[in-house]
Amino acid sequence: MGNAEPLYYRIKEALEQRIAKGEFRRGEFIPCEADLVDFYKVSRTTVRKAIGMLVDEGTMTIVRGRGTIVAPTRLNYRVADLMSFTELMRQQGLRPSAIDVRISRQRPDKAIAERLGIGEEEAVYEIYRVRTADDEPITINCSYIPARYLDGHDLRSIERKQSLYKVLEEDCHVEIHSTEDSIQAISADRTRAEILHVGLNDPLLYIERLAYSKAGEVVEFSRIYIRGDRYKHTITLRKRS
Amino acid sequence: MGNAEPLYYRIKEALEQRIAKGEFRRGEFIPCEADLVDFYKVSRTTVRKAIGMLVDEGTMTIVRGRGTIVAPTRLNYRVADLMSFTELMRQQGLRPSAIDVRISRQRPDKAIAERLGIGEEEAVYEIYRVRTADDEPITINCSYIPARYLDGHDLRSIERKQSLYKVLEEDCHVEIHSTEDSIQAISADRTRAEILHVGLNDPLLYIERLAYSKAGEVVEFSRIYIRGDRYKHTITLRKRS
DNA sequence: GTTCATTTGTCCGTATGTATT
DNA sequence: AAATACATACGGACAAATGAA
Repeated sequence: MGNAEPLYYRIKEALEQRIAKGEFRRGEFIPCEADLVDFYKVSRTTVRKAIGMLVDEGTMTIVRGRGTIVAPTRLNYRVADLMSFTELMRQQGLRPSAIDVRISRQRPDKAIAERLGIGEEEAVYEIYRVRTADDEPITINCSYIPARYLDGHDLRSIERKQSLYKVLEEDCHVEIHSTEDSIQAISADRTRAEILHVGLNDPLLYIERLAYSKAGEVVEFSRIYIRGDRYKHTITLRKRS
Repeated sequence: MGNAEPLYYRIKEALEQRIAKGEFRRGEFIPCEADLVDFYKVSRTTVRKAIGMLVDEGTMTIVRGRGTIVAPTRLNYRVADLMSFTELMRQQGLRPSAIDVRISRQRPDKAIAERLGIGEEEAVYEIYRVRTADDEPITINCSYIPARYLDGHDLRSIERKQSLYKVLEEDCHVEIHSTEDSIQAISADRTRAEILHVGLNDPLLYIERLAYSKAGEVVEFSRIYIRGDRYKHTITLRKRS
């Protein structure tokens, strides 16, 4: 009977709640696996899967031979993973929006076709947006998406919904699974300085992003210019084990 | 006895080899789990663990109900995870080094004590380095590490070994498990412009980094200034599942 | 220095559920 | 509707690390 959430996931959430309620405190050991098995009446496999997720997310740390402890330091709140501009801004208490949205269907130039892994004859959509937070321009965003993902869908929802990834997922059934960002610092040229309300040659973050579907195909290539003075890009990296 | 590597890890490497040899091609399905169980004479648990690692690393993609495919696009080569400056430069075929290394033991100021999660009375080491690639200055790096991690160890090895994380791991037995980077674009002031051989007000990447031990304690806080024209910071993010 | 109890790591086999074709 | 393939879950066994007796 259809409890949608798997058991291990419910156990994981239960453990998170016990941390939130102060029953498990940072830096202290939680009950050993055997005790959790007894407590929740589940198998050790399930307990270990739940704990494994919490470890992956940086909430807990396992010390072999001793036990499992709640990580003493909370990582800077889950900016680790893929998060849209919209989500990021909201998390910081800002009101995200977009102005000057322009969408066109066109042939890609060679550089863009190559990044997307398609031929130059296959059409792409160019989605240009200036994005704002509390009505102040923050980023210039120019995305290229192979037309086959968007053809036949209502593109005006991009303006309404703001989050491109949300439109892709909900309307087009294409889920972005991972992204690859290449980050540089550059100087604002005249055009971009004007758009972003900064001075000529002021520093900008320049990001080239590739977004991949679950199946590993390149869904989006985008060039993003971000005001240096108003934005911090926070990223958590874990050592490969 | 004593094969140090666990079975699932050997299976994982075996699968990687079969990709490298062209037996499994990008975008194509690999044998189903049952067949791999037969082939390698191991349990399904073990096969799934091996595949799970490859999925986490972006090498493979699971499509439920259909099978497991080798990701069609190779992610930009494993810059996903935590990698030291030394490793990063070597990977790009450059010769990393460090000049002007200065190490001192001191009391932290309030900002630094707070980041490290220690009291202002607890001593820290300040490790200042200008790092080069092919003899060209690339970054200014100023790290703060609570003294208790380094006291009693030979700090000159930092100059020799170049990689601070390697010294921490091999000499001090402190392993860096994850880092949290906050990235901004800023303008070079006079001092930093001179050190990095760039013009005044040229764009720099500015990174504030916190490095955590396996136990979740802050081991290092560092401020890093990077030449914008010579460096791309590449990062892969995965969606939380 | 050794032994011992505790705790996590690895591995197996099996059964059943769910998504896709 | 049936076959295939991955997802979840159980329970048991032994290995390896740790800290304390």
